[in-house]
Amino acid sequence: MTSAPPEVEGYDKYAFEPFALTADLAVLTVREGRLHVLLVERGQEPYAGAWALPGGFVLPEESAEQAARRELAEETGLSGDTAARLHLEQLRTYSDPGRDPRMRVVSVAFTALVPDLPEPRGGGDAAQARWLPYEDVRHLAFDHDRILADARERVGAKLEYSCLATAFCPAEFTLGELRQVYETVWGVALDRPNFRRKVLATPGFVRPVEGPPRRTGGRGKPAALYRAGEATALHPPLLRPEGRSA
Amino acid sequence: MTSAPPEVEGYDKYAFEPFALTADLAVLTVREGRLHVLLVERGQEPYAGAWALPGGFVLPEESAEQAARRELAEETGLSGDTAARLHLEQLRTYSDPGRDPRMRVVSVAFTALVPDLPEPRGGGDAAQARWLPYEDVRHLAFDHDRILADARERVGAKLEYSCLATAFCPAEFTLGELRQVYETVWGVALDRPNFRRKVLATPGFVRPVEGPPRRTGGRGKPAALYRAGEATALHPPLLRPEGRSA
DNA sequence: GCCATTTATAGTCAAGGTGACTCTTAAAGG
DNA sequence: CCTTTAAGAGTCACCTTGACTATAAATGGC
Repeated sequence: MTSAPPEVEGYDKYAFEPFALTADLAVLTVREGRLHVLLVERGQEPYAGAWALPGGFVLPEESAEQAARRELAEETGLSGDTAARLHLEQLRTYSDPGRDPRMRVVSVAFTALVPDLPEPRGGGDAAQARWLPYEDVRHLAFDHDRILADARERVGAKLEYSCLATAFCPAEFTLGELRQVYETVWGVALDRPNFRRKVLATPGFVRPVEGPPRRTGGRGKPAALYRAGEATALHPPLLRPEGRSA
Repeated sequence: MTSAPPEVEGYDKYAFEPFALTADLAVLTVREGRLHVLLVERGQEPYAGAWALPGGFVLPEESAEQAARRELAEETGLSGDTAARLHLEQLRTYSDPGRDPRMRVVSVAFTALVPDLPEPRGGGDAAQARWLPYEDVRHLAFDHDRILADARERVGAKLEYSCLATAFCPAEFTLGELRQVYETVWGVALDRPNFRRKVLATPGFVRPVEGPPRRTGGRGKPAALYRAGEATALHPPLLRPEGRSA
């Protein structure tokens, strides 16, 4: 129906049980071949002492995405400029009544993919912030377990048909590092030569770095360096071996 | 940051400028080879007289999805049971400050794909409801132009890697009707034999109807009837000819 | 210093999917 | 009765893909 409830129709904004809006973030990274999530320890009730996704209330003059960027910068110690440029994607909105015991809180969840960053300083308040391995994460506050699971599934699916994987890598990376992103998120081993062939055959996925400055330091033969290309979509997609999609 | 604004921290829910939450629906169908959208004419300010997506306020004890189903049933005259079973997908949340001149309204948008339904009766109030061709729709109320464009893009992308196209078809349909869904949404012509081969080669996409009851009434040779299968994902995907993805 | 190990990169080959196309069948319409 | 329209069967060349082999260039252990 198009009509507003009587309270709103009459513009009495305050007579109605109010909603609060939060922005929560599933910030993912790949560290030592494992998927990690940025979590904060709650300093106050409800769920004091529990781990939770970083996030907070959307202020009256902000959009949910602006709030997410602001919270992300505050939590991770990223410069506001870095946070402003970050790839941030709206995941889903969680609106079940009762998901927050205090009042009706609706959360717009975002996903961010970042390269391996230094350990975050805790946020402004008492809460500490840490990277934790995805597999070890359990019993987050509120419905954040569900949000995190949704984020992981979405990211896994997006790797198939977008160039998003480069967001997990630093500015310059090797194809081996890029491949490890896929292997970590999907939890499968990929054939090295085939992966290479596929990535290089997709125009705009990666761009070779000028001159042959190669990265050494690992075990084997030094690898050529690449930067993320200008493409965002992957046609045709890079499908998971026995994959499923959402 | 994890701490709530002071007003909420102290549990004074009413001291804060309140948010209102709405659920809006982009209900799409294919009619006479064209994509159509279900729209309502607004009966009251703001945007009185303008066309808008159906939708309305989320009630205190509802989730956004429950509100969307309720609104859909009210608007289209569908039975509540039909609406409850309908494929409803959360699209995105729109939270820009100022998107509603009355107050801070955050909208959770949903997409619904339905078969060609009878013309809807108007909703409970004075507003009329109608199917309008997607191409003719312009200048919707609020930011609904943007929501509708996002919905179309999402649906186009989802047809590639999901079995969603059957949602546009009645319970029993021909492969020609299914193909027309793709052609209409993507705006391209598909090769008939190739489309047929691809759909039938995907396990669980469609199931033939028992016995050879064939549909006549159109021009050419009668076609076999199918029902939607149990599969939801399409592996490998059915890619648009020169497609792009989101 | 030598060798096993590890990783990058080049290349091969067969199977399967895809796009373009042809042909036949079965209805409707004038 | 003949044209038109669409369903459905089938063909064929090309390209992608997965599986696999081979070589190059680094590290680490001995």
